[in-house]
Amino acid sequence: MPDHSSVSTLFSAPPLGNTITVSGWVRTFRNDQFIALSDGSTIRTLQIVIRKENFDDAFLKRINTGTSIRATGKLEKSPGKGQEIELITEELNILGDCDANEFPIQMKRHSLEFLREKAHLRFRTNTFGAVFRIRHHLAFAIHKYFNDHGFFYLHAPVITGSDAEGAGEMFRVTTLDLNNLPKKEDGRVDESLDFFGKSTHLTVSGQLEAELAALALSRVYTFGPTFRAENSNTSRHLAEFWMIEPEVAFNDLVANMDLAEDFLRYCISYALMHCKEDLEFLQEREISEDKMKPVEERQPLPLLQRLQFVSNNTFERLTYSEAIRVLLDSPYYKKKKFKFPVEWGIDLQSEHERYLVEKHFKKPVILTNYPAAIKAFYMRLNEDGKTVAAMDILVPGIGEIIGGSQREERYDVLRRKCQQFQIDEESIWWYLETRKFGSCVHAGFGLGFERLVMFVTGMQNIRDVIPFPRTPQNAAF
RNA sequence: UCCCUAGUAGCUCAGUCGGUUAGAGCACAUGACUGUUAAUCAUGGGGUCCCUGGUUCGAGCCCAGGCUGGGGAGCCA
Repeated sequence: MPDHSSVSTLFSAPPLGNTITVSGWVRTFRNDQFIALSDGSTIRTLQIVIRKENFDDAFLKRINTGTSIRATGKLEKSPGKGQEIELITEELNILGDCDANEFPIQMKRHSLEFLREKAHLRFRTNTFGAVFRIRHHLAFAIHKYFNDHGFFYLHAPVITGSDAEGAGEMFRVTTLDLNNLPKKEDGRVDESLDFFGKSTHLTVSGQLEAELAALALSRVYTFGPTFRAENSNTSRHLAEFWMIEPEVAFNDLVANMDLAEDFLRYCISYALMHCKEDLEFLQEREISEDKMKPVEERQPLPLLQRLQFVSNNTFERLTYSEAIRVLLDSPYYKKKKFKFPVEWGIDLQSEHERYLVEKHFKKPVILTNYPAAIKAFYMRLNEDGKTVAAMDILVPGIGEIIGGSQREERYDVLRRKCQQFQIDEESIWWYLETRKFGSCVHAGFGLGFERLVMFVTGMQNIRDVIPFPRTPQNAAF
């Protein structure tokens, strides 16, 4: 058991009059008398009151922003205005000095770009403390939701031998000496000498493996790291991110949408219930940031209201074909405000998705039944022969947060799709076999965890919702 | 990868038409004050104006190339 109390427990049930010990880091030291102490357990700081005559000047000078200290004393009701309780110090120890001339985190507003370069220290700010506490609660909510709904947590492999997943460029995994590669007679690298005896990569999706398990355990989900070697330089992409992929036997597209919507709304209401103080802080932060932006770039609703709106309202559902019709009928289209053309068969551009979500429906939208040609080979072909049973969930500010589909369970149709997409059947023989032996209707989707954290925290850059972001040309820390 | 944009003190930023010694707030140091809320007040130290080259009597400012950050697009989650 720790020999000190966490700040969050002191606030939730203050043991007034008791002698307690707290440990943490100094946020500010005011008036040579008041320390605002943070231990990260909550966004709140505990006020530590010291009598300066009990300490010499040299000791007091060591109490700076960032210094780690331990204090023991009586917890009392505070006579001052800004806080309800405070600790009247009887004993104060400095655990770790912090040179104020060198410590880059100050008790003032820093830019997120600056803090990104100090990722090892940015946890010590209010903003990142709040973001990472919320990130934890969302991860926990995801496991809780699936556990409560009869799902089994499946650990899909991180190293994969299949290269047919078609979800983007992959990172190669090898133990071969890159400066001295073994070559075959034809001059190509002899992969049979590599660790696994074949070429291997980091996973870009656990979906195919999740399908295999779902066709026995019925309801499974994965939640793990995912890697894409795309040269994507945007505020919404990472080379390493975390993805949640539920897969459910006997679910069709409608059941899949019902699950995805219920799940998303649950996660958001869980955050509202368990992260209120952190969300309120981020909301205030967003409001003050918005004041410096032009009106049209500001958030239409404060953060908490946005989240409440999503958790309380059903999502708009419409087919791809209906969405094209909405776009063609829109004043934006008629005024030629779209840069890209709109016609049936195109892949919707960001500007089209944003129009539907932010201008037209003003709520999360589920688009279904996309043209087969612009979606993955494993999505179930509809009766019309032109579209597949796909669904994308789009949310304001982020765009696509979930992509999923009913899977093609018909052996012959799936083999035909493999041919059309030029996928070597041999490389996914195990996937095809599940369609041969007791195949059934099933469906699933993928949720980008960081995009969910972005939506809930209101953070605008995905690099600020993962502790140490990996992006092209950057794997610092 | 493409388009746009920015880089001035530890941080956030101002710097007029190309002109003498480059400024402010915060932070830091010294002192005053002592129930403060990013404490306050006074004084002080602190600069490779991103780099390289060019134009000019003279460049933080203009031009060319590069580096780094940010925004947007594509790819997607």
